[in-house]
Amino acid sequence: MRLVIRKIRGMRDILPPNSTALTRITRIFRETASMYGYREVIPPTIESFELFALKSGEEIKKSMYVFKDKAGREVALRPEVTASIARMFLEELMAKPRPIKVFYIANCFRYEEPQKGRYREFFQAGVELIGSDSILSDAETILLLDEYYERLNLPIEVIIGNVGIYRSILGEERIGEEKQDRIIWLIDKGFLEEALREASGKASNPVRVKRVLEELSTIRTSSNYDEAFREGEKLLKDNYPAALKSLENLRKLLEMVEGATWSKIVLNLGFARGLAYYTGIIYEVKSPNINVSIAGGGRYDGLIELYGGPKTPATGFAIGLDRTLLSLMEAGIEISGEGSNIRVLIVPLVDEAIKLAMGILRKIHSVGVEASIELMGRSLRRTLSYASSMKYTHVILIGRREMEEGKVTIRDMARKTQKTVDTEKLIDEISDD
RNA sequence: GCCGUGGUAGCUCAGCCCGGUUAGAGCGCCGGACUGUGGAUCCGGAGGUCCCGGGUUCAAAUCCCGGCCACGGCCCCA
Repeated sequence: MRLVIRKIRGMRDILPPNSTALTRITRIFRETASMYGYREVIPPTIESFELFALKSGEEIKKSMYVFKDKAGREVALRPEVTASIARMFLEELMAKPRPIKVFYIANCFRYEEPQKGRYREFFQAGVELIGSDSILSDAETILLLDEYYERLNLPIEVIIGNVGIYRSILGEERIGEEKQDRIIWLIDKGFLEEALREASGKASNPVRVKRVLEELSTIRTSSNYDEAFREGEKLLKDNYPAALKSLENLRKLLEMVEGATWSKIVLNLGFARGLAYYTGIIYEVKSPNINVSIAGGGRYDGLIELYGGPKTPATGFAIGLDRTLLSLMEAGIEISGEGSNIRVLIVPLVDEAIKLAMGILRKIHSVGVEASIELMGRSLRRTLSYASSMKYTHVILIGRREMEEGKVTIRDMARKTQKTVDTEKLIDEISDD
C-alpha cells in the first residue's frame, strides 16, 4: 500500500530509540538548568513576524515560515527563541528581581534546504540571564553549558571570544553600528579580506585598523592564554582603550572558568558570531566528530532596547538538541534509557485468566515496573519467541494449572528457568534480580 | 537558491546500460510443522499504482522530458 500523503519536506517523524534519546537529553538539560536556578518558560510557537524582522532585517523572511493568519496578521513560526524571551521580558518580567533566569525547550522552524543535521523543524534548549552586566554571569552560563555536556559525557570544545573587542575598535575608528555588523558578519563567515577592505575604507586610520584586525584574527589558543592576552594587549593598548577593556573582560572570564570546566576551552581573540545582536562575550560549542557547531551563545546588551525597552544587559545560549544527539551517536556514546530494566509480559493462556492477568498487570505497575499483557492470541511457542525478541526479562504464565492452585508461573527469560509461585509472592520474585 | 547521487515489497537492495512471459532476493511480519515452553530448522502466506505526470514505442520498472521526495555538498545556520 502506498500512502498518498507524506511528511512535509524537512519534517521528521522521530521514533525509538531516537525519540527516547532526545527525551533523555532534554530531561538532562531541564535538570541542569534548574540546578543553576533557572525556571522554565514556554513561549508560543507563533510570533508576529515583526519580532524577528526587527532584529535581523527583512531578508530573514526567506529562511522563515511566514504567513498571514485568518485575520490578516503577518505571523511567523519562531526560528529561534531569544527574541520571544526579550518580548516576554518586556511584557511580563520587567518587575521581577534581577537577575532574571529563565530556560526553554522549544521546537524552532527554518525554511532552508534540509541536509545532515539540519531539518526545517528542530529542537533548541537554552537559557537567558537578564539584568546582569557582570562578567560573572557570562562565566556562570558557560559553566552551565559545560556541566550539561559533562553530564552527557560528550567531549566538546568551547570557543570563546569577545565581539566587544571588534566593536570597540570599529567604534573608535568612527564606523557606524550597521557597518560594524556587516564587518563582523564578514569576519564570522571567513571573508577576512573583504572585511578588512570594508573596515579600512571607512576608518579614520585605515592602515592601523587593517593591521590590528588582521593580527587579532590570528590569535587563537587552547593552552597558552597568557601569551595570547599579552599579544592582544600590545596591539590595543596605544590606540584602542575601549577594546583593551573588552580584552581585560575576556581575560577575567577565562580566569574564572579555567580549570573549572570539563570542556576544552579555546580562546579566540578573532572570534565573531554572525548574529547582529551580540555585544560582548561570545562562545560556540563544537564537537570533534561533527563539523558544525552544536551550541552557541553570548552577551546581547542591546536587544531589549531594540524592542523599545530600557537598556538592559543580558546573556544566554542556545543548544541545538538534534545536533547534540547526532554528535553523541556519531561518537558512539551510550544514551541509556530510564527506569527499571525489568520488562514483564503477562500471558493468560485461557480466557478465564484474563481478569487475573489484569490485576497482576496493575500490581506490577504499582512498583514501577513495566508490564504488558500478550494480546495476539498466538501459541505459547510464538509468544516466547516474541518475548525474547522484544527483550522481555520475565514472562508470567497463567493457565488452567496455575488457576487451579491460585498460583502463577514466572519465567526468567535470561536464565531460561521458571517457577510456580503464589500470586502474592510475585512481586518479590520479579524484584529479586 | 545552487550542485551531485538516488527513488522497485515494512526494511536493505538486484533487475534498468542493451525495452519483450504472471517483477525478484535477503531480512522482517503472520501462520503451519509443534493446541503449555525461546533466538534454530523446514514449509506456507500476506504484502508492489516499480515516486508522480507527460512523451517515444506494437510494447516502458527499463529510453527521453518535467515535477516531487530522500540523502550528501555549497550557501546559511543550530
